[in-house]
Amino acid sequence: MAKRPPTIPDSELDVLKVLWERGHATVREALETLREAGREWSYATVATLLDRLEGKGLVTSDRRELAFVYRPAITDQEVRQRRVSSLVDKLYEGEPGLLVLHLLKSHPLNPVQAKEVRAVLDGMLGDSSKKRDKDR
Amino acid sequence: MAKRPPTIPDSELDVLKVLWERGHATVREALETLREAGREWSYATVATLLDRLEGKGLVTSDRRELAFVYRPAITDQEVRQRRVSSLVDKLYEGEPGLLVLHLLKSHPLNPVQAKEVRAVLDGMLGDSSKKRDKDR
DNA sequence: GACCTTGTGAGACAATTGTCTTAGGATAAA
DNA sequence: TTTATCCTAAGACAATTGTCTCACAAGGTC
Repeated sequence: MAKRPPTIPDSELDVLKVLWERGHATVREALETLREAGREWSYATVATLLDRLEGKGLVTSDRRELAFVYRPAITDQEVRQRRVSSLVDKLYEGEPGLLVLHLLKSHPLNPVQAKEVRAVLDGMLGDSSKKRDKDR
Repeated sequence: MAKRPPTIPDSELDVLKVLWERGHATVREALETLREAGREWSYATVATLLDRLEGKGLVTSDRRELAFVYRPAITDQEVRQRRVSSLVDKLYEGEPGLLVLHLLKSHPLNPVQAKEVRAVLDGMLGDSSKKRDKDR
C-alpha cells in the first residue's frame, strides 16, 4: 500500500524553490532569498515551512555549526511531474493531449518555443507518419 | 480590487463535474451520480459541498418542487483555465511553452493527438516561419 | 391525524495550511 | 561575565477542507 505522496502547499513550494535555486540554505538564508523575491515572511514562518517539508520527507537537514542546513530531497522535475499528472487526471480525463491542445489554444507560445515543440513532436511521430510529401 | 477567484478543492471539483455532465442536479441526484463514479459520500456531505460551491458563486440554486436544483455557474473551460494558469505561473515561470515541452517528454501522446497538436502549431506559426525549404 | 420519507439548516470536528509569538539554549562581543 | 545575537522548540490561532450528525420542516400514506 504505497501511501500517496504528500501534498505540497503553495507556501511550502515557495520555500522549496529557494532550495532548488541555491542547493541548500539555512532558515535565515532562505528567509533572505524569499524577502528579495517579495515574500514578507517572518523568520519563524520560514522555519515552520522548512520543518513541515522535512516532516513530509521533502527536504533533509543537517546541523552545521550553529544552524540547520536544509537541502531538497525531491527534485523540481518530480514536483512538476506530480502536479501535471494530477491536473491531467482531474481535469483532462487522464489525456495529456487534451491539456496540450488547451494550452496551445489559450496560452499562445512564442515562435521559438513553438518550433521547439514541433521539433519534439516530429521526433516523436517518426518519419513514416510525417506529411512531408515533398521529400519523397 | 478584484478579489482573487475562490479556490476549488478537489472534493468540490468532483461535485462540479457532475453538474457539468448533467447540466443540473439536486443533492440526491448528484449523490447518486457520485456513487456510481465510486465516491462513497453521505447525502449531507454532498449537500455541504454544493452549499460551499454556492457560497463561492460557482453554482446557483433554485428551488423547484421539493428540492433545490443546482446548476454550474462556471464552465469547465474556465476552471481548466485557472488551474493551468496557476500551474504555469507556479512551476513554469509563467512560460506555457515549458509546460508543453515537459508534457510531451513525460506524457507521450498517441499519434492521433500528436498530429492534431502539430496541426495547431503549424497554424500558429504561419507559413512564413516554417522550415519547409523545399517549397522555395 | 399519526407516520414515514425527503429535504434543509446548523453545526460539529479533525486535518491541513498560513502565520506568528514566546521561551530558552548557544555563541559572540564587550 | 554580562549582554546582545541568533537559533531551535513548542505551540498558538484562524481559515479552509473533508465528512458527518442531528433536529426539524414539508409532503405523502394509511
